[in-house]
Amino acid sequence: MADKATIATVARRAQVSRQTVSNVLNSPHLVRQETRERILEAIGALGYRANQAARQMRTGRSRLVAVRIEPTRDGINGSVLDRFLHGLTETAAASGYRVVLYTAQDDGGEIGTYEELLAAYQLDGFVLTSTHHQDTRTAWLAAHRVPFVTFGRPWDRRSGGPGEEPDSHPWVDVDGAAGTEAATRYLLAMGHVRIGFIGWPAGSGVGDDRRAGWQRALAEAGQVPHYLSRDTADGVAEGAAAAADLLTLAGSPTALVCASDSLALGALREARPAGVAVTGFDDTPVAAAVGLTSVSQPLAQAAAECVHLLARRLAG
Amino acid sequence: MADKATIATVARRAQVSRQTVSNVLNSPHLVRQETRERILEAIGALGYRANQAARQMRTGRSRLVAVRIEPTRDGINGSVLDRFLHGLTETAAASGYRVVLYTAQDDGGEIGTYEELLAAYQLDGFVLTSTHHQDTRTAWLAAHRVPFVTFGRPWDRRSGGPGEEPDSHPWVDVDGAAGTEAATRYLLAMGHVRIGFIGWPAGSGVGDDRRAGWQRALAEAGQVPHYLSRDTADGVAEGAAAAADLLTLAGSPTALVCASDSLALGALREARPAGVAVTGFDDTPVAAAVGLTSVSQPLAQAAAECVHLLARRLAG
DNA sequence: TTGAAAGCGCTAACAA
DNA sequence: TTGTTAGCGCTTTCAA
Repeated sequence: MADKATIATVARRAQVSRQTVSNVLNSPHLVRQETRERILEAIGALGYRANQAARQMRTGRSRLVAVRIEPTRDGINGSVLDRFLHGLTETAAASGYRVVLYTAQDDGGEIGTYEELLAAYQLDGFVLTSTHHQDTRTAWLAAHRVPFVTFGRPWDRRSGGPGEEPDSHPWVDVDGAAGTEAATRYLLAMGHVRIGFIGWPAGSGVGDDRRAGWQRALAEAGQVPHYLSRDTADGVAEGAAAAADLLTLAGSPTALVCASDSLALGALREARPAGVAVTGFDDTPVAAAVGLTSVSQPLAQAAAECVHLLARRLAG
Repeated sequence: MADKATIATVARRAQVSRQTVSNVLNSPHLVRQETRERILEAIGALGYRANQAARQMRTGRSRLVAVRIEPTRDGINGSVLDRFLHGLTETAAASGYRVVLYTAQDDGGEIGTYEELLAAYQLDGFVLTSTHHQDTRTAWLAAHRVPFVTFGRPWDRRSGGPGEEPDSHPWVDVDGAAGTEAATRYLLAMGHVRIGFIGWPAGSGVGDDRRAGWQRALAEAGQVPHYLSRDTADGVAEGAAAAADLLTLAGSPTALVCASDSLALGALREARPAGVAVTGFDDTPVAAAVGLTSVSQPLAQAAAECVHLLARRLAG
């Protein structure tokens, strides 16, 4: 198999013009069946594959999408991104796209990378993770009409003034509130009466969402136990401290719902000896390893949905 | 800033030919300083960035390297790949390369992906992880003269017959034997006398390597305790079973060196109540979370070295 | 339904 | 030291 089959090679072998070969590839319905078959035979025999760079020069499309790989912070939640990336890569390939990685320190740096990636590589689109309030990335991408999807809902959606584009975009998210609500209900069903919550300070979209689920489940059970809730930064030590604090209360909780596996893992250290139940969030390997009950996110599915939304946007 | 600055736009503004602009970008020493400065000014003012696809058509180089993202198996070791990928992406960007992801089920499927990636995207090179004995991927890449580096040494190097290319290539690896040897020495220094090992069946390069370190340290201490070694598949449950088995021995070990954090985590379940020390391998977040002593790999450094080797190969 | 011409943006080879 | 010519492989436009 000669390594260098071009569209001209194929055309010569199939006794047609280069254009007809191109049509078989891009608009098969324009080509008479007999001709098409002859060309497809030639393509197969020569092991021909369209050169993406040449195609890109004409079409301006690279069939490349980019996603940021974050530094693993405490590492426990790192595997979440890992699983997401894997799903993304697999689904993208099935849709004819390839995934390019980039890193960035902050939103500003990330926007600089967009400029570079768009100008030099003509990236077709972006998948954004870790969306947050006042996310300048989405505004920039929208303003520059760059196709993108976020994994994470838009936390502060603006309606858009008159004649102004609303700052909206396709997104995929996991219902965190539903997760913590289910976890809380489960604990209630197990007979727990005082159920505490350890989460992040108000203002982080994801954290607020997860707290809301716990509140909802307890409100339905006729409780509003604000005094059983603690805010803290994410981390194992922080989770332990918050749990220790809650366990010293007079009416101390018999179960704890946590906003992350990191927090839960810390909480578990304090809670397990006291016979207090703990649930985490993300169902990370760490949780599985220590036998922690945790809310699982359908990451592969979320990734697939991201690709589908982006692909639709790119096709339309 | 007009979005569509090309080399011609820059040339016009700086009153030179397109070729001279190209020279400033690729061979600055050929251009008189005064001219160069004028051109650089124009580039800055116009926000010009070379179009990679056009460049690629002439040079045949994409400035893209590919790496496989593996499905997180039991997930514990998943974060290892994650950290490696992050390092790779960061160093590659610094060297002017971008990282493209792909997935594959097995060596055969991976080779198919090479063909696709090379033909369509003209990938410049590959970074291979998880090398093993009888690795068909390296042979294929070498035969097709595709630049690549492996993270993991070549486990069965052939010398190459007369007139035959030796199957050698640049590689980066972490000295696993040194890691387990250090762990074993540490345990000896702590006063442990009977130190067991839980690893993988002979034949996996990485596993054999790690066992060798344990043996080496004990041999120096005048012991050859083969009866304290166990082979098993990787996994938490497997580690627990192997540990339980070792602990029933007459002269049962007072410490266990494990080939992975998964094994160590399982072993810990059995060993901790018995007061037996355990060390793992990879220093994963799981290990840190449960307070497991573990051998840490300098992954970011290994990734950087992979990029440097590959970049050198691509430049040469 | 098929073919011919033109050109995307860049750089290698050569000429001035 | 700078400029000119040509062409990488493909698809869009238009003609046959």
